[in-house]
Amino acid sequence: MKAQPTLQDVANLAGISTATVSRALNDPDKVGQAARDRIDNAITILGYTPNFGARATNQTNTVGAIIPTLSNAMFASGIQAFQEVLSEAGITLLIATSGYDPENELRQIKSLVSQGASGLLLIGNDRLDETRKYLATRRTPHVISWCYHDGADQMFVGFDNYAAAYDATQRVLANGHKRISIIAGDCTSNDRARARRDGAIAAVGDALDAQVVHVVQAPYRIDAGRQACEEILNFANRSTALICGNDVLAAGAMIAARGLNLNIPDDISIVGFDDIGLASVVTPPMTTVRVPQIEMGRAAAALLLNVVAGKPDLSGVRLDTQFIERGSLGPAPTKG
Amino acid sequence: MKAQPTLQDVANLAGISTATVSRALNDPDKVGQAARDRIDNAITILGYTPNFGARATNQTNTVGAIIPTLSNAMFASGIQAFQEVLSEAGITLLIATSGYDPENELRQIKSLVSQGASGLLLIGNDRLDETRKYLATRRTPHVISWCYHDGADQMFVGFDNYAAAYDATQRVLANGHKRISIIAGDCTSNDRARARRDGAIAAVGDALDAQVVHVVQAPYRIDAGRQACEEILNFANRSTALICGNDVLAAGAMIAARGLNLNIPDDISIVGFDDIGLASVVTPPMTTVRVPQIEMGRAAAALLLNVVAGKPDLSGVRLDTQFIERGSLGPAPTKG
DNA sequence: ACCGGTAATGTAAGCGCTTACATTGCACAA
DNA sequence: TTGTGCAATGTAAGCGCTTACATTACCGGT
Repeated sequence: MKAQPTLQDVANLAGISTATVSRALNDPDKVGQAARDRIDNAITILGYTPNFGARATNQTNTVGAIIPTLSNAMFASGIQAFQEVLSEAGITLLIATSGYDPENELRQIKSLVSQGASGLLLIGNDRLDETRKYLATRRTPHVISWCYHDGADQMFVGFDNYAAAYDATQRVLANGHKRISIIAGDCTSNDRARARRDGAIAAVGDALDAQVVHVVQAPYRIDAGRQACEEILNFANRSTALICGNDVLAAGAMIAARGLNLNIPDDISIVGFDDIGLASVVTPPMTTVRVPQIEMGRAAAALLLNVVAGKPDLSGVRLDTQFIERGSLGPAPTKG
Repeated sequence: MKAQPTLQDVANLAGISTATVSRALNDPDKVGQAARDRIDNAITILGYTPNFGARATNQTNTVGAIIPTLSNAMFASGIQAFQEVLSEAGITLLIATSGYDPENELRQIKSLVSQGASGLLLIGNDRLDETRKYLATRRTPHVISWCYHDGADQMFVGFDNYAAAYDATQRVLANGHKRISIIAGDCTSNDRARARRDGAIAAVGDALDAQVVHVVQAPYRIDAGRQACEEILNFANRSTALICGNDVLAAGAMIAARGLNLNIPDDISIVGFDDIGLASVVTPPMTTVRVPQIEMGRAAAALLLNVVAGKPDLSGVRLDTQFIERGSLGPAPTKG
């Protein structure tokens, strides 16, 4: 297998020095028309593409994003927006997934840095001390998203999961629900899941006459949500409302409820989180919390671009979530 | 801003030559214990991470994937599987999106190659001649997925969209439907969408007594599917079955049908494609074609790994789709 | 005819890393 | 004691690219 064509090959073919070829690529104005033509020609003949790794200056035009998973729509449009902004700025996005595993996250971070990422998008704030230290000693620019904390030394572009869950739960309480259960996401190494769960619990706790009946954790999969819901609903003196860690879980819960011949929302109300496409399509449409994914992705990109460019903007961005009330939330059933 | 630490820095701190440090990193057995300790120490102090771009040998441990979009679940689990296999083999995945635009695809390909990708995963077979030529002259290993063609000079790991759509349509016909409409995806630069549409049309054509009433195209978005469906259903002598280019479109169609007070499947049957998570959650559950995403991702990774390793395996892999019959497909309504 | 200026190009050093080859030092057999 | 062999380390060239610093050639002005 012949090696990839190099700058040298192009220069040889064009009968010109490598310096001129390099200039033709990076700053065409500095090169005469004749040379430029010969070079362009040589490039297409050879199918040459510069090898950025080899560039002397260490400016890489690349940033990385490490997200927990590609598998559900949770991050999709945010990342999409992130990448669009970067793309307009001419920089390439490298994506890796951690599978919600902090060890793996660190590995992926190193991998992307090795690959030349000069900035990083990270999700959430749960990570190894080692990771923090690594990021700090290298001074790797990074922004943390999908969550928000004040006055930290980190840059956040996100929203307050706790507050959003608290608020959503209050809306549920306002519908007269007294017995509420929670299907949280897997809270291990996941500050967002934890914050959502805790926000919901706190809201119920702050209400005088309501109680949290069950709190279970389940990975973000439909079948897991379904199973969790079945467990919860199999008790006498059933909960009348379910707060779920995300829409996927809630969708599973809806299936389970239907399987038990419960009407949503007459017998049981179900609330999700994220407002992914699915939420508005199920029957009844799902009440959920809309996360400003696209804005978040854009803002994160803008911020990261700045930081990488050496304009440290430590402000961070806090975005609002929005409670979306749809058919899956209704008044608490009157004692029947 | 201090520059990133280099191998040289580590060597200096450890009081050792760069060669030994490099060896310690790549082949620890070749280095004595004492030296190794000093090096490890220096590395953590400095937060050093190798810069792979600079490696002399051009072996990059990186492959790229260019997919149309991250925004819907269509590619999510396939890519996830793809990346998991790569990850086990110690190689990093770079992802970029093309937005279904061939020009952009070429740009992204070049970008990833520049970034050091030594192999590529591409979706579908519609692309610029220029892109083909580029790939060919560079001999860039690439596998094409989400579709399948025989006897080509390309490596495919995918399934036959045409056949799958043909088959699904036959199932619909078997339910007695005579007037069938099609909501295809946007077929511009999208051979998969085209194949699905054409497969459906052909199946209806091959049936003696059935006809295709409408064929419309819509981008893969719920609202677009909804709107397309509304258009189609507003005609007298309505279609009794809708074949949709994917599940997202079908979900939109279901909303539209409900909006017109039509019962699914009593008044109208709706069939999707892809079997994304959403399909089993809607009401009624959606009949669709399951695409072997995970298998496909895995197989593509395995194949690509081989090819990159210089074992050209030109066989390709053809996977089967599966028709998943659920509640959204029913017998054609008797003339009412 | 001569000069200075400028645009186009070339030369070569250097970026961070790997690796073939050379060197060192030490344990062991004789 | 001497030599051998091998493990550990160092030296330096080279990977594909950029760029500071020459060098060249040609322009118009005098």
